[in-house]
Amino acid sequence: MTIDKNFNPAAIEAKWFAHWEESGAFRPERPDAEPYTIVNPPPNVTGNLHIGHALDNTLQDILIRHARLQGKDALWVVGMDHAGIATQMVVERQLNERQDKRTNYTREEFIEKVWEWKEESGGQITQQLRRLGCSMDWANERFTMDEGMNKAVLKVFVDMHKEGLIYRDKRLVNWDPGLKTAISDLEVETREINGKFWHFSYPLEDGSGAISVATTRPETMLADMAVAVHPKDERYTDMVGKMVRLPITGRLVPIITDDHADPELGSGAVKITPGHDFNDFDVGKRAGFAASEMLNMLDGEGRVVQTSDGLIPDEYIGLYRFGKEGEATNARKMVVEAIDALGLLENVEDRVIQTPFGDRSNEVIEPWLTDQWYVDAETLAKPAIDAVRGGDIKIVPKSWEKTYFNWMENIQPWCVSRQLWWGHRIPAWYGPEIHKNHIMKRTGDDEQPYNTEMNPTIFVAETEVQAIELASRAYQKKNALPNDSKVQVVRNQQESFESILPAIWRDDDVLDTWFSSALWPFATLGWPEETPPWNGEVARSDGGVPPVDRAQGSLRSHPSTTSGGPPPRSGAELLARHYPNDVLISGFDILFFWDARMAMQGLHFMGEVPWKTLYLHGLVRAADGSKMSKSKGNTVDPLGLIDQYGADALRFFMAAMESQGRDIKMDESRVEGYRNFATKLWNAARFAQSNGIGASTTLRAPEAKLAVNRWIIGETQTALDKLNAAFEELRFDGMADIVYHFVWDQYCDWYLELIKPVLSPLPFRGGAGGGASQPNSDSADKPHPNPSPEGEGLDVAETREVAGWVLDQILVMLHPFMPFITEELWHEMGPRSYDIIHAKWPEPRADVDAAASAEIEWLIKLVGEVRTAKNELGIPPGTKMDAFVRDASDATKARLQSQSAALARLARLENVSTDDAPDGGSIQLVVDEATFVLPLEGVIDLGSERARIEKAIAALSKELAGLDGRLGNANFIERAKPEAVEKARADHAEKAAEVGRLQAALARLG
RNA sequence: GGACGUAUAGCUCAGUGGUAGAGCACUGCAUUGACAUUGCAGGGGUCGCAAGUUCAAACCUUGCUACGUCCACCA
Repeated sequence: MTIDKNFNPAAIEAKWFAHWEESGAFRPERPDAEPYTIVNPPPNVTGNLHIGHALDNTLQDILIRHARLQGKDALWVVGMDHAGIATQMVVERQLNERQDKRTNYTREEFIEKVWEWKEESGGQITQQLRRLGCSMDWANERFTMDEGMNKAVLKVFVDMHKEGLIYRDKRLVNWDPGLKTAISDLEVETREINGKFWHFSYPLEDGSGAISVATTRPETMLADMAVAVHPKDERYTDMVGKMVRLPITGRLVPIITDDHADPELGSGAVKITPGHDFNDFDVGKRAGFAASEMLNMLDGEGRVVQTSDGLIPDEYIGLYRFGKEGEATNARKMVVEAIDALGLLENVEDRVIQTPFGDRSNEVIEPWLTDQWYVDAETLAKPAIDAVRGGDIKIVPKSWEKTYFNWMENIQPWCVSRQLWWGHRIPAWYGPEIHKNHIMKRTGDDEQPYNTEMNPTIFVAETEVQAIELASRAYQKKNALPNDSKVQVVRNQQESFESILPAIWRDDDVLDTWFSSALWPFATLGWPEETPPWNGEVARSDGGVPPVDRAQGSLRSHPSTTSGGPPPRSGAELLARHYPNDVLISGFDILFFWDARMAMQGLHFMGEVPWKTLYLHGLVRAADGSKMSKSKGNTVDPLGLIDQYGADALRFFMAAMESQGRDIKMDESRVEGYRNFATKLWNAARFAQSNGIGASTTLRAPEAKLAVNRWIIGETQTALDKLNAAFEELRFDGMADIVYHFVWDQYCDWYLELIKPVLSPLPFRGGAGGGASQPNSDSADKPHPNPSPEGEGLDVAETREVAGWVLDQILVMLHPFMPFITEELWHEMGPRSYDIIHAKWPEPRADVDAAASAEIEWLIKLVGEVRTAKNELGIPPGTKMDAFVRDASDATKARLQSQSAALARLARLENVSTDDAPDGGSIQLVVDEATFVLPLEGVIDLGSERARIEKAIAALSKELAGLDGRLGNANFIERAKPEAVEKARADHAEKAAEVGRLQAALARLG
């Protein structure tokens, strides 16, 4: 097999992903290996892959593939989120397009439509994640509304209700009039808008004057229940306790004192509308109003409704709060006009107002008094705070800890009920509160059905049958019903009306989507059941990892991969092995929404943290630094980038740019650069292949004799050590940087160049130089036969072995970042009995050979000096020159001997002689102790060479001056670390000597 | 009002006490044996400002400025 001349990412991506997935490669069974687990943040079923997913999932795949290569039992849980509001909106929008609407259907019918939509067009993102190369456990894909998740959700709700951690309460919620549901604090986004500040004059009832109040929400005055002033505000001392006659409604309300009133603001008096303002609600409670007494003047869509005291004039009923498109008038406008007409409008100021918006609907949030379900987050937060404080959860980067603590320590009750149809329906049933005589009476007559609004009794249970049992027991106990009365399943009031037992009916609301995703780290692993997976299928029945050849003690011998075959995957075992998860990768934007809630629920139900490390990454921003958004039209489609540059390039970009604690600015030229990097690797492999280099057979570094081979083995070990350290610290940018430079600079630019003279000692074109003659080959792709004499045969064999071994290490090290090209080249380089996805992470166990390193570094320096000098003197790079060396040590002489072929090839130094250089113009190069003299034979201007050397002397002198300054400072000598002083002295001596040699060279030039 | 982050080459970013690096861009040179999605060489930065600590500061401390983000009930 020959590697194609051109690297075509698209072809290999499709091929390898299909192969991996079909062969079950993403979930090798390694029951004896150390588990490693990541759960993927379930993307919305409505979602498409955006650039943020590309970052998030690339980072996870790097860790998972790395763990897999390390032989761990790596599990990456994947699934989708039902995304309550978003999904319901999508399906409703589709209905609207057909002049249809949700309310034309029953709840069951509508939900059926959502499921249909989900099956047909939902979850496109799962295909898109595959294009990115994500090695998730696709065979066990989950859904936050699948059967298993539903069981988990029900148990959690019921248990927490029993413990008092979930309760129902009537209070102000953030109500979204667009979506007509309550939402949580986190889903509210405060924005600044240009508004007004209206100053009203409220007349006192006794006619003794008026009190001035100011508001940004004039329409809410229809439900005002008080006017508050600060207790210490002496301006109003006399008025406190008096009554105000409100304009328009004529309602009589008291002037009260409350610390909330700010004497500095407006007149210092503030109108109090407990039913439509969070502050006023608290003031109202302090003033003694019960929640049930607080006046409500709006319906769920933000239209005026009559308050319970019936004081709002009819013409206001039905108007929107502050107008909707197409509305001629609205409550705000009418209220202001009416007050103005009464002469009670004092003035109107322009003012920037902090206004709450629903993050999905973009509607202004209305604080609204309703019954909702709440989670006692404060109680749950405590263990989650301790877990981070005590180090059971490590947050990376650490700077986010403070934000986490700040939020958790001030956490508010979490409103989890949503007035939607799509979601986990709340497992609560209601029954009317009734008494014995009431029942007796009802059993006989045919009165109206129960008033369900009246004090319902709540029964929380996992199933309706259980709820009925609870209800039955409760009523029997409370009402002393005869013990022989039968428990009947009653589904509606009419039915119960005919029975002795009361009807119960289920709560209409569903749970916040985040309620179920908070259980993701353990509910996806089988909790609360201990049986096989929910979907009833045995995980990946089509077989596991192909058998691997363990015979050779080589890369193939993967300790943790045994035979293929269907893996046992019991819930209990899964949970025990994979909980806690190892790391969670998440954007900081969902730290509160998701991460914190997983921490709380995991600790509560599992008694252990959900993950040991929480890694938070930033946002991917547009090239100009702005946030990407569909509405701005500045999004970058990751699939487009994959089409253009390949998935490997995009992934490498994400890794390279992921620096802890920082956002990523999109920079397409860097994606292109990493595509070029992939091409470079591709061509290096082609070169290797065409020179008879193939797959290695050993995990350990091969034995080598040649300095260049000993050097690259040491470099491989060094690069690997650095890479391992970067993985340890989750430094993705560091990982990418290390691999990139090792491959390109060390392996390609130097090593492959340096072994060319060994592998094919060709004569220079048209040159008279030695070397075995090699007939011009017509194909670069053919392996060159080794034409060398006997002794060189061993060198060639060794070099091929080392070059192939290093290339294999590169492919494995690079695989987590660039899975596709590495898998392709892995197989192209030779027959393999297993895929690179299951290879073993490098363990060269090689020592760095100091002597070999020194020799190659010397060689690199000398070659560099020659090239630079030629460049600066305008000598064509291909010009062959002879060299005469002065003051060379024996070691240098030996190196000149052993590296003569490399010097000839890379520096075009034909002969290096230790004889005295002939008189005349020459290039003078100082490398370490030796000076190399390259006669120019009048080719160039002596003045140029003189100038070049003077420039070098000047640069060195500047450094010397700095060192002189330090060494001349007594404080430095006395107080600096001895190593620093020693190093300064050594540097000084070395540079001084080099200046001396350059000056001598200059002198020789005459 | 709190909290956090960022400020380093033209651009995008690394660099956590010993006189600054990468990628892209730029300049010059190179074109039959891996690669122009290339090679070789080069130019380019008083590390936001100020003060302090230190023998020594891009790096530690404090203050300031600019930009960004999150949290918070200012009607």
